[in-house]
Amino acid sequence: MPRLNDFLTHINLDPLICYCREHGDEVAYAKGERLAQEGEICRYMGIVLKGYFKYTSLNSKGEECVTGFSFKDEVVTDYVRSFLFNQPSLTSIIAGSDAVVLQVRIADIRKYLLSHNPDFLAKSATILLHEAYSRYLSLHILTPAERYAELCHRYHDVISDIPYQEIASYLAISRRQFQRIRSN
Amino acid sequence: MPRLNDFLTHINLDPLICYCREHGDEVAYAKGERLAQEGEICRYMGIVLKGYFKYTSLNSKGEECVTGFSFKDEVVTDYVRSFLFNQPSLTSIIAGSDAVVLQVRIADIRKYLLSHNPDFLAKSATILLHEAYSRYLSLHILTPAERYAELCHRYHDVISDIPYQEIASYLAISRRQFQRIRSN
DNA sequence: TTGAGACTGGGACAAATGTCCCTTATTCAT
DNA sequence: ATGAATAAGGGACATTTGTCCCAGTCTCAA
Repeated sequence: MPRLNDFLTHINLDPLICYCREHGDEVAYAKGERLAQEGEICRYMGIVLKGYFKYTSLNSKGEECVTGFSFKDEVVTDYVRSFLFNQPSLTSIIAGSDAVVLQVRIADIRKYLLSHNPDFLAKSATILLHEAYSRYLSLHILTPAERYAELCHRYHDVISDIPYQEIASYLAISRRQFQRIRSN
Repeated sequence: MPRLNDFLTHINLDPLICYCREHGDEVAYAKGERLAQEGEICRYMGIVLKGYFKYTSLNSKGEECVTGFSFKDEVVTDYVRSFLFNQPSLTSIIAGSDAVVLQVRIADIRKYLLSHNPDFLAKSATILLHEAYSRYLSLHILTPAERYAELCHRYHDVISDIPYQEIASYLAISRRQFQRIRSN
């Protein structure tokens, strides 16, 4: 009978990365171009080769709030809604800089995974659940300053490439307030 | 374009519920008693038969912030960290009122599921990921007033049983500010 | 070189929010 | 009945945060 540790150790995102390496096309995105549009199903998944992407969602004032990033060597796509559920994306995915992505069509990679690695979709969700849950908690119980420290720690090597205004939006505070936090 | 409320999915956790119905013990919790303690692995899972539970996590001031609830007929446990990953809980689970739970040991139900329904853990994670992701987004892009409206809409039948101060904590605002929002 | 556009720091003020109170109502055990 | 504990409403004030600016820097294309 499988033990829990076995269940965990078999989960990682390598199958996505391998598939993209083998079948992906290098696609260039100019800063500001979109890989996904909020309200539409995202059709592509990729590995970031250069630059970075930001995930944004509209709030009730019509502003695009930054809710996440994908940096070099990370997967970029609307994983939850488009990839797993084949439903319209809740976020836009926008190139934060000129960027290059090794990308494949979601329809193709899904077909491939369903026939070669049918457990993958559900298992990948387990990892991402852990991640999403942590992010929800940190948004709930940490102050913006604490979350900024966390972000710097996690992404110390790329954080300097992101404009402060995008980090402020990610922290859910104004640019002005973020400036005050940094000057302490 | 889809609205956020559409993504508050109903979670189909039937296998858990069936197992608890068949093997569970009715356990009474006095208001304030804990089903899980932050920092320790939660050992029980149950169905709420009476009353409700609140999920809390400590912030850096040492205050217990409410991050979620389980109401009648819902599953109550530390699902992500303790049940799926067998790791210490990030939240305490506290009876918000005198409560009764039909509960089983996590070790038992997991053993049962792994042998009778091995896909269940990963599949349930897919659904919960959808939920956790929506919660993260709503915390990011909705105002406290909007999230209160969402909460009322989703839990209109039980919302009146929760003290306002707990709802305020769930919305991540002060009791005073919540009172101001309500008086509009 | 020059001007447009993007990004930043920070002043001044307004608005939102938190803190500290006090009062009232309710429940519950003694 | 009575006092303690719990929860709620809301006034007064301090603090935090947002908004609206403007000026300075940098990049880049004409």
